[in-house]
Amino acid sequence: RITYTIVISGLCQAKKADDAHRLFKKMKNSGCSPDFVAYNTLLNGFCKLGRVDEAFALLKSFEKDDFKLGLRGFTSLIDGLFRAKRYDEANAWFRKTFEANVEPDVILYTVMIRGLSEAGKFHDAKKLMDEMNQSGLVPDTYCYNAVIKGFCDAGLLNQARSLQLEILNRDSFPNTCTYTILICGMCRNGLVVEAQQIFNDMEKVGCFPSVVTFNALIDGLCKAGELEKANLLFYKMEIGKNPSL
RNA sequence: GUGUGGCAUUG
Repeated sequence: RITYTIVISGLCQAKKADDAHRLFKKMKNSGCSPDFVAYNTLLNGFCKLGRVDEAFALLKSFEKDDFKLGLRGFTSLIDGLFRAKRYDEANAWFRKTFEANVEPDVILYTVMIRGLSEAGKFHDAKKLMDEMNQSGLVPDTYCYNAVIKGFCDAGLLNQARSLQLEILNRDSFPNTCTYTILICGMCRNGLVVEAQQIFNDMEKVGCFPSVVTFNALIDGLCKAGELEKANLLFYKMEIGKNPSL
């Protein structure tokens, strides 16, 4: 049974939810009854593609087999609803989480914060962050990144930066994504110089730019008309790929 | 003792 679940999980990660579903059926037909891990895995496979209606249909059938939605399942569904831009339903399901006596954790809060920020409901996102802190949960880097991105998208760059510094006080570390988010935010708000500075700073802290980071800054430089600098960066990127040089 | 949930760029 575990072997089935592992393969189902792999198919889901490869975004092959339909194949995963087929294998799931095969698993049942072969006399293996899925457990809650298998159920969660398949639900998440559909949710992360934004195919929430299919996920709900599955959930209904699972519940006939006595499956009870737990924290991870709620998280998947809510994440899926946000991906499908069904914001009201996402909020409703967040409330349902409490009604089911399931305590949200940092991951669920992060999903909510990211979703609300993307919907432009930045104030609601901030409220949730406070709520999370009050309930004693300690935000991790993923969570900070979601909030920082929210600040950036709202054009509140100073607050984004001060939050970046706050991470360190909390015994977490900004990672490559954190810096990419900031670089992108600076560029989009016309602060390309700042973006370059952040780019230079990150290496000093032992955080190395990824392809995504390079792309973000190169794109920003191009859009700001700094083509020479963009070219130089492109060149650096190529060198980085060939340590033998 | 193994399997399930959340981050970044352009397109």
